Parts: sequence; C-alpha cells; structure tokens
Amino acid sequence: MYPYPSGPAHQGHVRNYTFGDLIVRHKKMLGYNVLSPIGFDSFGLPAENAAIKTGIHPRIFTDERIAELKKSLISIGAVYDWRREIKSHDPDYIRWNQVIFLAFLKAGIAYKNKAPVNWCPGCQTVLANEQVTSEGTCERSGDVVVKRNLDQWFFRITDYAEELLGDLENLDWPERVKTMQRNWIGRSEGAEFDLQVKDHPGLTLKVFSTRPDTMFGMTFAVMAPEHPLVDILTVPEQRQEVDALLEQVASESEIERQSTEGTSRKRGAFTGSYVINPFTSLEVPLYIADYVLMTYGTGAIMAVPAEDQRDWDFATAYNLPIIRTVAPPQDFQGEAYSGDGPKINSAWLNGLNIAESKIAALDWLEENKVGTRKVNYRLRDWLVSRQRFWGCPIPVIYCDKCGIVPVPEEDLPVLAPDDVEFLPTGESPLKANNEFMDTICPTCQKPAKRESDTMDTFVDSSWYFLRFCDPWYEQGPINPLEAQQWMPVDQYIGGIEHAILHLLYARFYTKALSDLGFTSPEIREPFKRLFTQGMIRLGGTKMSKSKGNLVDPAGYIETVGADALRLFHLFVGPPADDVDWTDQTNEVIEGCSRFLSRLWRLGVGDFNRANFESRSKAETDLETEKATHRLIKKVSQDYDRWSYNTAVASLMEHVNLLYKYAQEGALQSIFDQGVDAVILLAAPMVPHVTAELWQRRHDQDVHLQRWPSFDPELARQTRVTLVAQINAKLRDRFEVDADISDQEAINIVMSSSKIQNILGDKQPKRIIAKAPKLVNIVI
RNA sequence: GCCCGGGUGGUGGAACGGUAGACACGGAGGCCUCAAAAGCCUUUGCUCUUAUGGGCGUGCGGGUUCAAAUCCCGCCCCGGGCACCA
Repeated sequence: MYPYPSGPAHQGHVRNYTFGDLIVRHKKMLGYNVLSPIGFDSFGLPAENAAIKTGIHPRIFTDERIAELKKSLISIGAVYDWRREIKSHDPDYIRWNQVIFLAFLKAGIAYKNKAPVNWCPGCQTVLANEQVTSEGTCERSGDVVVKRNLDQWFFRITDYAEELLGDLENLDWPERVKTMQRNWIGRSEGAEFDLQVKDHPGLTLKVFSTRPDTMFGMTFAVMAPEHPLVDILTVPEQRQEVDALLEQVASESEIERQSTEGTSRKRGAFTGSYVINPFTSLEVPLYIADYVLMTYGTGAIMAVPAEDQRDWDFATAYNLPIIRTVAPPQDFQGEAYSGDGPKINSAWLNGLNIAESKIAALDWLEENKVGTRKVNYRLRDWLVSRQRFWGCPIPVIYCDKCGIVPVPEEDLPVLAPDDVEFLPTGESPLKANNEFMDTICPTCQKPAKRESDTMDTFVDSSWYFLRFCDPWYEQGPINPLEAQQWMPVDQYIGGIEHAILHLLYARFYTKALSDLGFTSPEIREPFKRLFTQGMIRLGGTKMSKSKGNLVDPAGYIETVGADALRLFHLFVGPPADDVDWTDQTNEVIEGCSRFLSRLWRLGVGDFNRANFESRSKAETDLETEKATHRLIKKVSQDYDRWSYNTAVASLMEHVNLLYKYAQEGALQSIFDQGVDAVILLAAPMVPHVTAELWQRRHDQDVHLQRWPSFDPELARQTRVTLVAQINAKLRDRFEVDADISDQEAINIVMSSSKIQNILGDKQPKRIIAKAPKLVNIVI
C-alpha cells in the first residue's frame, strides 16, 4: 500500500515491505514480468500540524520525510521501479486528481450539500463517517467528534452500494475484511410505505421496515427529532413537551445521544397526532424519539414492541400496548421476540412463518399501492472536503452570478500558494490568502472566489495504483491500455486498519472511473488478492509513531543487518498474525542472524570438513540428494501458501543437515547442490547475503536465477516411519519402504515382539492399516 | 446483542482426521580456550519409576470415529469489527 511518509520506516513498514519484496523477487525467479511500483501518500495533517508548530512549510517537511522513508526502504533491500514513483503533492498528480474530481462533478458523482457532518476539533476539519470510530471519536486524533451543519462536498458512493457489496463475493480477500465491508455497507431489505395521518387528509408519514409482516403488532409510530413533519404534526397541547425533548437532543453530543448505556433508556414525546395502521385501519399514537435516526431509512418507523427490543423498551417506558404477532417458543425468556414462529393476532397472516408472511405483507402493500419493496443501506455518501491546507485543492470557483463553476481543465492544476500563514483557525489557511482566493469566473469573467477546501487524502490514495500503470501518461490521469495490461493488482498487501477506509474508497473509485471511461469497462475492482499482515505490538498496544513506542529498525540494520531483520519478520509466525515485540525478540533476531552466519560459512566453505574428497556414492549421499529435492518441493509449496515461517524452518533444517553431512564425509557435488538450493530458495527472503554468496560461488546474480526445480522421483520419500498402535495408542514404530502394501504393514507390525507381548492371547477385533504410515489394532 | 478471528511446552510457533510439540528462543550439561567471546555437540512438555517402561497432556464439557489439536454440539476466556440502522 501507498505509505504515508512519516519519516524513517518502522517495524510495520519493514514487515509489510518484506512480504511485498519477497513476492516480487520470488515471482521474478519464476519468470513473471513483475510491476512493483511505490509512491508516497504525501498530503496529510502531520505535515500541516508541524507547520503550525514550527513554521516550516509542509512541502519542505514532507520532502524530508519522504527522503528518510525512501532511504530506509532501500536499506531493507526492497526493489522498486523508482521511475514510476508517485507523490500525492506532485503538481502532476494534483492535476489529474482535479481532472477526476471535475469528471465526478460533471457526472453528478461529486456534489455539494448542507448537512450535519462530523467535525473534529483536534484536526480542525470535517471527517467522513468512515473516519469516526464507533466511540464517536476521530480515528486520527482521538478527539470527540461533534456534529455541525455545514455545506460540504460529497462523493455519491451510495450509488455503488449494491455493486460494492455484490462484488466482494469474487474477491480473494480475507473473510474478515469482506465481512467488515459488508457490515459497513449494511444492506437491509424491507418495505417503504405510507402511514395516513389522522385529521390531516392527504398527509402521509413514510416509514421503512424490514418486518412488514409484523404490521398487526404496530401499536405506535415514531419520528426522529429532526424529521421535517415534527412541527406540523405536533398539536398545541403537546408543543411544550416536544420542544423540551428537541432542546435536550440538540444540546447533546452524538456520543451522549447514542451512548451504549442508554440503549434501554428511550426518550420521547407524544406529538398528539395519530397515524392509521394500513392493515387494520386502526389509529395508533405518533411519538418523537431520539432512538430513531433521521439519517437512516425515512427517519420514521412503525413501532412493533413485541418483535423489536427497542420498541419494547419504549413501549414499557411510555405504557404503550404490546401485541405479539409471532408466537415465541414455550421456553422463551426474553422480552421482544425476533425469531421465527407461527404468526398470531395477524388476521390473514395467521399460521404462516416469517418468510411467508413477509412476502404476503409486501404483496399486499404493493397491490394496495400503500408502499413498495425497498432496499436500504447503512453506507452514507463520502464526505471529501477538508478545511485544511496540505491537501489537493478542490478545483471549483464560486461566482455570485453563475454559482459553482468548475475550473477549466487547461487551467489545472490549481495549486496552493506558498506564502500562507499556518494558524489553527478551523479554516484552511488558503481562505485568508486573497491572492489565491480572488479570481475571475471562467464563465462570466466577473470577480469570483475560489474554493478554499482541499480533498480528503483518501482521495489521493483511491486511484494511485491506476496511475502507476503509466505515470508518464499525458492525455489523462490513466492510460487505459496500460491499465488494461496491469490491472487489477494481483497482490495487494497492507494493514487491517484500512479494511473499510482505503479499501472501500479505492473500490468505489475503480468502479466510478470505469463508468466514466477512464479505464475499460471490465476493470471493476482494484485488488484481486488482498493480504492483511498482522500488526506489531509492544506492551499490548499497536507499535506506532503516535503511541511513541517504536522500536527503530535502523539499529538492527546496522548491527545484524537487514537480512536478519527480514528473516525475523518471516520466521516469527504466520504473516497474518500479530507480532508481540517482547524481551525475547532481540534473542530471536540474534538467532536469525546466527542462521545466516551458518549459511554463510556453509557457502564459503568455512567449516569442519572431515572427508571432502570424491568417493563412491554412499547411502548418505543419496539421502542428502533426496533431502535437497524434498526441500525444494516443500519450500516452493510454502511460498505458494504464504507459509514463510515453515519455509524458513525447512531451510534451517537443511542447513543443519548439510553440516552433519559435511562432517560425516560428503560428496562435493551433492553438497554443493544442497547449498545452492538453500541459497536460491532463501534469495527472496534474504537478498543481500544470498547475492554475495552466489556471486562468490558462481560469479552471477542470484536474483536473475530461475527458481530451482525438483525431480519428483527424488523428492519422493522412500523410507518412512510405520507406526503401530493398539487401540489408537502408540506402541511401536518401524522404518519401512514407502511403497509397502497394507498387508505387508500388518505383517511387519504383527511380527513385533513388543506388539505380541501387549496382545497376549487377545484376538484383534479389527485391524486398520493405512500403509505405509500406520497400523491400528483394535482389541 | 450480532458478526469475524483465536486459545497447543517456560516463549514464538509446527502439525489441520493417522508418531502432538517441526524449527527457533530460553534453560541445563559438555567440547574448544590460559580465560572469555564466537563456534560446535548433547539434552529439554508434565509426571510416576532405580531403570526397562508406564500414565497424563492442544481452554472446559459432551459427541462422531478404529483414531480428534484437527470434524459436530454446548459453554468459558482473549482479540477485532459493527451496534438504538427500524
């Protein structure tokens, strides 16, 4: 993934880019044409915050951090096509970013809207929903986010909700990430229908429900406090009560309002109005309550307390009737029952189960023109404008006469000026810069103002991988032919923290850009395979710069070398697992370094060689040769299944075996074959030491060699351990030929005196033979 | 509450129906050395036993199977995601 340049690489970078580099080198050895680009997600708050603190321009600050990160990426030995390097703050990248924005604007994907949005007081800017944690805090700064009613830019990601959800199916991604995205999109199927308001002829209240089958149990209805009909439907006698509620709700932060503790504490007020149940034509009271959200569905619901716990809580608090429409099981202990069961108290639905009655209810609503089937999503449009300086300027102009006018493409990029003052004002420093702000309307040539907001930096990282395909392309942001050649990305690697944010935005961008013709129609997904590596923890928390608990890789690179550090990250456990950095970690890294030293000595012939003259092929020679072929087979498989820790273990085992072989007297050719195999198989993991060894041994570049192949016949185990069990308990073992039959295996086992002693005069009830590995005698 | 992961020696982890603990760290002992470092070798799940050998062991309780760390059912604990989303 596109790294944010925060300075020298940390252990998380080392881990991530070791996996990436290993795959690149491995695939190259296998003969693939590999594109391995890198760039820097170089817009963002840290640089601007530093500017506020120190007065250093964010560009200077950022360029320094990029140089540091680049240096450490090179020092860990990662290979990249640096010619394709991209930086978000490059004028060229800004230009194409803005071209895409204007295309989105033209297509209606980008729009401006006044809405209650998330404001982070710490970052002094608005945030997208995805950037607010479930605790209601900013995912970056941790500050409590507040709601503000502001005019902001959005991208219509919700138009893609269905496709974003459906296409997850075919992605080779971790199930966990797919589930998170599914949850986030939050699809629910149901009905949207109208409730007639009593004494207001022609006036209806639109509600959404996933359970129209429970309509006979509707005993009241609820509107969100922000619902536009609140004012009209509140009768004078209830005005005071309603106003009090509205006031209280308005004064509370989102967190207080949605506090988990208050789940059962429902607050509401009666409007004095009634709505009509379309199934029964009976009237039910209409309430206002803060547990109904204006931002989801229609902002109003039919309340069925018997089958919805929230409605139950409200009903009991306000003494409203409860009518069950699904018979709960005999032993049901709870309150609201949302499980399946036969319908009751539901007239023509009685006796049906939920699925059947749902269909019947939906059909009724549609036939009687009361409502329609409807799908709702939890996903909201992506808020992309930010009140910050260090980001890509949004390329529009505000004209009193012409309204919002896009900056003509030939005038792009719109670049921020350098002479600005960095103050924590809550508005972009651009706004105070008249030279930037004052412009002329491209349409009517009258004085006009520029947009001062910049784009969310997640915009920059939503399409960089498409630019990588041809970063030199001048006719547009993306070269469609090159994109056709390289996309989608075959293997994408990153941290789980992007499960929703970057990975959802990038998917949306890919689909939108395809729809707008920037890429060919079949490119609908950016990343075919995704791998999320585990995070590195120190003292129970994620190791990160902001937590201040970094263990700098540079020290290790200086003492034990980049190879030992890379090897540690591969050996410590499965790539997906978290790594705990403990007191023992240094010793494990030492161990990795020790292994490399052993390999080195083996490779340069610096070890105890007992009998190294050529001699006739003894049995150990053949055994060693076979072991080498098995090693190639095993390690190749391990690479394919991302099991690098076991691949390293196998390499260690083989090095140990070769030492033993050398001490016992070896045949030079077979010994060399074994050493060369280890070097080749380890080359993608530890590129430096293997390159030097290969150079000395063969005067060639190990990284240009072909991946070693094995002879299946030689890789085959010929002698294996046969296990003898009595009642599944291990009693004896034998070394046997791998190709013995079941009967031969039984004969061998039965001829064992050990087995015979245990058996005594008991007759086996049954004998299970799985030649050549196991015989189990049941007595 | 719902949805994902995950619980294996002193530690990281292997094995993913068929020898539990590969490989490594740490520990113990030894070789080399005047000494140390480095290196090399042996040993190392727990437990009973002088020993040959036996018993117990993969979070807990059941089940399926000749055979379960692995499959099924029910719990417990840890990590993560979503959560008043109708």
